[in-house]
Amino acid sequence: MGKILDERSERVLLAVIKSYIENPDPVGSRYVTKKYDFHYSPATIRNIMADLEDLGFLSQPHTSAGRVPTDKAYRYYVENIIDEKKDYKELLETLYNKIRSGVEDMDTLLDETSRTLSSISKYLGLAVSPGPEGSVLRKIEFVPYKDDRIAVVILTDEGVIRHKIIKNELALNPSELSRISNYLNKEYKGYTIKQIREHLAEELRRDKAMYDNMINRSLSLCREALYTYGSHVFITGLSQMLDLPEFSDIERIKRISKTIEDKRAIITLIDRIMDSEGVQVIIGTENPVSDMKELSVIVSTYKEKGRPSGVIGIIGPKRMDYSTVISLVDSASRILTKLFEEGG
Amino acid sequence: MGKILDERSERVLLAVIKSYIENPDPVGSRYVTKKYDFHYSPATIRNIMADLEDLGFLSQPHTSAGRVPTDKAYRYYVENIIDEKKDYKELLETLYNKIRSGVEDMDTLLDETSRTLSSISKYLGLAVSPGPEGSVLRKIEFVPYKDDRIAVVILTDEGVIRHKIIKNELALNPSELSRISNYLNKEYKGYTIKQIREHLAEELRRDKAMYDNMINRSLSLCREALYTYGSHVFITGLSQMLDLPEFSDIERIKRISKTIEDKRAIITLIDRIMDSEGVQVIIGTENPVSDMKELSVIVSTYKEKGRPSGVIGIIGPKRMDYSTVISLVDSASRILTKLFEEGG
DNA sequence: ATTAGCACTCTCATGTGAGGAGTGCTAACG
DNA sequence: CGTTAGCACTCCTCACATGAGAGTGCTAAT
Repeated sequence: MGKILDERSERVLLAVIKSYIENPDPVGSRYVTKKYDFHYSPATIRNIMADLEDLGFLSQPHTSAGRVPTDKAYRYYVENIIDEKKDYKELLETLYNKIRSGVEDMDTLLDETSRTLSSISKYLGLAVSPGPEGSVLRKIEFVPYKDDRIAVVILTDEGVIRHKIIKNELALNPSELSRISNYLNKEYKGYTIKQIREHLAEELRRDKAMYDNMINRSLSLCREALYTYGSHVFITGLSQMLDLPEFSDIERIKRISKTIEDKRAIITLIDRIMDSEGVQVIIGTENPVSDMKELSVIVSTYKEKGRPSGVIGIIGPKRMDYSTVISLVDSASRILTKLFEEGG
Repeated sequence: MGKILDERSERVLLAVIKSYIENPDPVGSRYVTKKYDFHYSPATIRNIMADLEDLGFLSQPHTSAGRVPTDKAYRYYVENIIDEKKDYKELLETLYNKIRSGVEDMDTLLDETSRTLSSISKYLGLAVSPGPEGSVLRKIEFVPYKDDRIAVVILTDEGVIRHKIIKNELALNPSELSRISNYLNKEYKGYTIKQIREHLAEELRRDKAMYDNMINRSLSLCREALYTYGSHVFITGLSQMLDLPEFSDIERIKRISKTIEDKRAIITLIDRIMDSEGVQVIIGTENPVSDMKELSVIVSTYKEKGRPSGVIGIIGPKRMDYSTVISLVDSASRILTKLFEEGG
């Protein structure tokens, strides 16, 4: 959407949006003139607002109420008006130190990040760990557990640790397991989980004949180990966000808590985003997830070795402080990316 | 609280409670006579209800409304009236199969259990993994990770797997790490995490002098590895529970979502419970956690080797179907316990 | 001891009307 | 011609009143 509004209309639109973000009441013409110091009369502003309504930027809850920004208005705002980049020095420090000192694994770190984002923004913090495409295997270990069980531990370059218990159906003994570990590490280190899965599928199809040799055992064990590997989703801060006045509607709260519980919807949403660079803004009805059409989502990928691996972001009401939130998410993703550069 | 009510009063109390559980409207005398087929007139019932109110079992929202059961009434109900034990065959099967086939680790299993409890009861499902006192070390492994990092993997008899990344400050090489793993496994297998922690603290205090021998390295590494070991709490099903009419109050919803987010409060609550046998019922104000005073909590410990290790349960409104929920929680905890018996 | 009768209380839904905020339109103004 | 004052109009909100209904407590009769 280009910058199709003239200077004056844009200023009015901006005033309405800012006012509405500050306080979710429909904005009247008189209020705009006073609060934002226009040298026009309310009548003039009314004309402009009527035009903006015709263009689809504003709407009225009812005839004699003020105006409210539409999704289109927020979109315009985000694309054409926002400029100021706030810098989150303290955030940077907090997160940065947390990790450098604590030496946590990826999931803990992401949970922490989500909480930080939430507590600063007062909205929902979101963090998604790298999925199979974004996770590069560093090490896989098979540890004998109970009699017929094996614990598999998977370590990735990104710092994700995953574990799983699988059955020891072939009754492999510890030294065999250790040999398998070695073999797989040598063979697959440096490949993404997805690549490995695909390669495994192919190998296993080809070598079906020689069922019980060591390589084949390794491969099928590995396949089972990687089978459930997927993104983890961290969403935090619901109780805090409920303090906002727009969440005095119970049906809305229900929809939101449903959204939070349905991690799969989030993951499919995130998958669409992984291709694009930088901070992404999804406003209201732009969101394919139906229960999120009254929310806005600000996300950004964080990178490992220049390749986007996971996503962090903020979920809040459409009426959110976009400029702050956008730079917040941007800062946070840069911090994570930077951490990987030096920590890797 | 003994059975201090006469037969007739008890029947009336039961009627009020049942009616209120079905439908959260104050219960009137006329309604009781009709619905529950008493051969007394409303006036008589009124007298009885007035007595019950004097005794603290019922209360009136306002003068000319019907009566509502108090916490004391629910308590009496739970202790003296409930008898029917429902059997959750299907639940048993579902959970049972899930585990036997899937071979999951404890945390996954508990999350699953919590979800199952929630989806059957329509309330919140709760599950808490064994804490340091209830977890018996089966195996601890140190896996070299990145240059200066070690991944620690802890396996317990209960099926809990935990991992953690720690710094390799002493620059131990792989074979040293493996020696340390072996040493610790030999030394500490079969002890609870708590016991090990205590023993470590003592050992390290005593051997402070000989700082850099192998044993001491092992011990301090181990201490760091076990430092963060704690219970995990799984609470699920909020959006579902919000459908109940009593949660049309937003302040209440906020309190509940705060409760869910504050895992520590839950853990301290659970700690108090671990000592007791069987299903425990905490009704409303009996709960020390202030944000849970309008809820009831039904919990039971599950056991491993006859020793209670963790807790599962259901959190719901005080007006809950106690008899169903109690037997549900009871069944579930038996299933888990049974699984450990054979699976261990 | 139980019950019918009755006055009383309180809530809740409904309706009404004043007040207010904001609009759109028109006509006048610079 | 853009801008503005004026004004009628719309619609929401809130306070208040009102009546129906549900349920009570009390008393007197059974």
